[in-house]
Amino acid sequence: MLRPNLPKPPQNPLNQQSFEQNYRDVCNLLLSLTHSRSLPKGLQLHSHVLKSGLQTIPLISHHLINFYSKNQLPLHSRQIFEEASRKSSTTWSSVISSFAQNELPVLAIEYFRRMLGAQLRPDDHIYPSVAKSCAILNRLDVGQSVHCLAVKTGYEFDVFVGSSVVDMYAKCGEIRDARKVFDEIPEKNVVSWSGMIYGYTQLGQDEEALRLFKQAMVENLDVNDFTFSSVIRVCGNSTLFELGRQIHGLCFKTNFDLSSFVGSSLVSLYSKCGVIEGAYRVFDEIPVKNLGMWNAMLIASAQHVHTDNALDLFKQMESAGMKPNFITFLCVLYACSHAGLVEKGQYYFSLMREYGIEPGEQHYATLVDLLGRAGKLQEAVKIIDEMPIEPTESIWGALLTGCRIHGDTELAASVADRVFELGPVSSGLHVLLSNAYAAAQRFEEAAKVRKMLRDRGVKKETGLSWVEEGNKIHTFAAGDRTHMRTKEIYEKLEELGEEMEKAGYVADTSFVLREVNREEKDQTIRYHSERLAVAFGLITFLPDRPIRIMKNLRICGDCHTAIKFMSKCSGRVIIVRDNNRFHRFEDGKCTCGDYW
DNA sequence: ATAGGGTTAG
Repeated sequence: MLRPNLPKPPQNPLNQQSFEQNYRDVCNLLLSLTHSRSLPKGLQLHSHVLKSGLQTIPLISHHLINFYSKNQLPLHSRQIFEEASRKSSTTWSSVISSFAQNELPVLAIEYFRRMLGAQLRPDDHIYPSVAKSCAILNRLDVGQSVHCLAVKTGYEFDVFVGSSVVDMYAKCGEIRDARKVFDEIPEKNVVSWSGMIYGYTQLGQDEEALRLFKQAMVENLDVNDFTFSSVIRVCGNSTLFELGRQIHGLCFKTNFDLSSFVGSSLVSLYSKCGVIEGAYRVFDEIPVKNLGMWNAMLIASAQHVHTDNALDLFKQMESAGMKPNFITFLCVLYACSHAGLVEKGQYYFSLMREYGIEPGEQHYATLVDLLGRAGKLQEAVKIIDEMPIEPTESIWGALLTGCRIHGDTELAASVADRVFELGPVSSGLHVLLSNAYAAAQRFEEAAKVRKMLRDRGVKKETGLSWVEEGNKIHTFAAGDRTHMRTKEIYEKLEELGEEMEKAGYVADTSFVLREVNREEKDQTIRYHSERLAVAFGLITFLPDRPIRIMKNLRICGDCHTAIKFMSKCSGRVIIVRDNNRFHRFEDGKCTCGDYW
């Protein structure tokens, strides 16, 4: 264990009287230094404390423990704790909190056990730190026994203890227990509510999160930036633009829109809903931008293929002295990958190391994707062979996609062989593997892979497109005839189809995967979900409003061409989000430059 | 006299 470098105790402590004189001043000074996190001054004061022998006073040692905790030096806290002659429950509480706050949850729990072993009764101040440590470690078992102990010692209804236990259960995936504890807190406050709402969002229970938020609004309860950032994230994930905008309005009224946390959620909301201008506006208005804020804006510009902006943002970050983290680099690599910038991507990839960040699985996957799409398949293979981590499914998937685009059937098949040696794979990769064998004319293996898929009962995800209209969401599947305005939608497609053909559009049926005859192919492709959604948008929205469509899968090549013609013939702006980026169609062109 | 709970970005 690392020994923190603390000042040595004095040889001759001063007399009793200066103890008393010093005592109050030192206390107040320590408190204010803790508040302002002024480390050098605190270290000076600490050595003064030792010279005058004040460290024997419990209150002083508590203050010192907290001072070092706030300055992220938990091992200094620990040493003061160990050297303290009398250890009250406050002393234990302070040191355990220092561990919990400073990424030493294992030590926090270890000291908690030691404290119980010393026959000390834990008080209400200690439980939150211990519950937090269990949450960080995802140790439901320990968390449950801590909760039990809190009940036994009569603190289960304390709002601090309760809120931290709610958070612990939510983070350990036991949302029902979290809710039970939440419901039983008699005087819930904004932290209890936010914690519960956040818990639901963590587990993807978006509706429940929104319901709780609505209840808080209806009951006129306190909410704050934590609450807002959680619910805005829900809106972003489900692309509920109208609701998100209304909640943005509420943030504005309450001034929480200036918080960086709320700001990053808002940027992500606007971006995910296809309104990139809104994202920039929010970003510009946040006075103090933290790392999350920069990353949110970076990923937004990457998704919308505003590549120059993205790379410029990165430069601005560097000159503002903001240290990029692994997410920042992921965003920048996405930006390069979406624009096919191979050299730039490689440059940023190597820049990571200079910042002391070890590339993770996702960074490698993006790099392999970038190289693969650019046709540099051998370089991609080299990356995979030489990287220090085990290749994941997304990394293999990226390589297979590259092989498919550049028609390297041999490499694809050999990759498939390699992947199968590693054991069972997910359904998404199965499809790629089966296609790889089929393309290499190895039909037996292809059939075998398809059979494996069938045996496991995995179905391909149904392609869906959806459009928001006010507070309503209209969803379409391919060939869908269930929508109320089906007749008008198909008529619009007919009418548009004629214009498109006059403008030079020819359907490319090679994108239909199923084995059907040619005429049928033509029919299927004409009514892909995104086209129905575009037609709905054309007959629903006023001409100057862009039509925004969300899609769960990648757009097929022919629909991409078709929508270009649709934008030209209708004179409308059409924005389509597929599974990982945005396409903005205008006047017969798409922002992706046909690279996606 | 003193200590404690929840967050953003993929």
